[in-house]
Amino acid sequence: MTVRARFAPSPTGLLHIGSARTALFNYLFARHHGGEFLLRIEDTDRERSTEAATHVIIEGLEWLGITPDQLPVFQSTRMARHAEVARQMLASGHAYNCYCTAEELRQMREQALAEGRSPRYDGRWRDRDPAEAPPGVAPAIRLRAPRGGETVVEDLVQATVRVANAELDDMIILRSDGTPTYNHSVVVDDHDMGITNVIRGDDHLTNTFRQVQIYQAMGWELPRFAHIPLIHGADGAKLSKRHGAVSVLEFREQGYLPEALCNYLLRLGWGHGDLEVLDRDEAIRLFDLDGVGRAPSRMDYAKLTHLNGIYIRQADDDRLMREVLERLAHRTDLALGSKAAARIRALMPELKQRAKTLVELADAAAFLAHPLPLPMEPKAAAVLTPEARIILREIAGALAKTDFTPASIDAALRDFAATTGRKLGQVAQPLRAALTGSTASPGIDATLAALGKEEALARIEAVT
RNA sequence: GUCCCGUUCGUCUAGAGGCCUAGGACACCAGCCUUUCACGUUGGUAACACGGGUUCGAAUCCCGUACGGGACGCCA
Repeated sequence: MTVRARFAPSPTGLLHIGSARTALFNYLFARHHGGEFLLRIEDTDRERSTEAATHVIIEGLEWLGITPDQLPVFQSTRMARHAEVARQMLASGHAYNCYCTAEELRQMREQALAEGRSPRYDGRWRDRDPAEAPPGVAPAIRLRAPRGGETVVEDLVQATVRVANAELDDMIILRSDGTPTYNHSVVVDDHDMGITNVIRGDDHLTNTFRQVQIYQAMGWELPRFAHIPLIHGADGAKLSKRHGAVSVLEFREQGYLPEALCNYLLRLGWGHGDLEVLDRDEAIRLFDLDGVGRAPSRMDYAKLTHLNGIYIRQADDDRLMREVLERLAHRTDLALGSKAAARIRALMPELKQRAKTLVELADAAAFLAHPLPLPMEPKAAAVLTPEARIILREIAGALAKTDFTPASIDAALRDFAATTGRKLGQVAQPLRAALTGSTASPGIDATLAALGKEEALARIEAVT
């Protein structure tokens, strides 16, 4: 049978990093098995669902390169079907009408908790004569769940998980206003969409027992389930804002490359020997559920950042150029003309060796676009001693005679250092300060060459 | 409270009874490279939660304990 997996987020705000990993695993699983990957937006809660949130999800997935094979299914469009199935279950005796009020249920829960019991519906309408129904009260439809025995889930990650049916109550599948509940619509949709593998967060594991009961009541074939552990923050608690970025689009803003984020997310909770860095094709080739761990893992921003550095170094210069220009565009202190752009482009092969995020890359490139006078970092200003300025004037003369290729610059600098009896560092650091306003930059010959003779000499002139 | 799940270096993981004096990666520390900063490279610190079994032999199997997480809505 052809594999069909799906990612089914509810559009209630942002695309969480944990959800993104769930989506990635579903995508990789489907691709690995030559199957299909679908997207279903679970927007049945009209109070919380917004169109903007749906866009955030789609945009986030697109950025990560996790693209569904079909147009997304909106769960809200399928509510009539969900109700239809609920009524079928009513007709077949697998469900019944419950006339309890919200207040009645609240009391039931409180009393159970007070008595140290599990807060469950007591089944008071399960076998009651519908003729006793209070007038004017619209009933909710409840699943007539099996009372004895147990429900078993053969989970591809968690192995066999079982629970006594006595632990489960008769859950509502259709609300009194005729709308379906989550567990019900998920089952109906997964069945109707022909989903073969349900891969989702661990937090759904206990829902699965109830969902299995619906499959059984309808006589539908069960999909294979796989519950992957959640991602936690560095302190082991549920990942939230206070741990740092959690929204996928936030990572984009902070200068992470989608392939780095995917690589990191893949290795979080999944392993394949000693492999750390693997691209999309390799991930598809190697990914399977048996490599997924069972314990929750903690988000480690340092490791993500390290991976990001690797991907930035590998990235295409023109692509990085676009990213940097975009990030520098809002800076009013820069003069981002074609000359500046050309300088950045020229130095990009050097710059990208040193940046771990696109934000760092843009910052490191900014000096190339800065009009004179250059702002000086305190450390750089300290380098420009009176003696250093004298050296700079002499070097400027030597440099002016070269054709300004990195090789000729390097030769001129070395020659100057040798003939004046100085170390290269004594020559390079004042130059770096004058040229960049900083004490850290790419190699001085490449920096000079990228700046061009005219600009470079002007910058030296400006400080001497 | 009840039910379900989990537990290998600080973190992510390798490990399917002997290959483990437990391997890799990030982070950290020290050295090398070097015109700065990175990169790279060499080395180092650092873990099988605890207690019982089973076995000739257990990180690996079983049972408890502790700790952690998840779920218990007419939310999804």
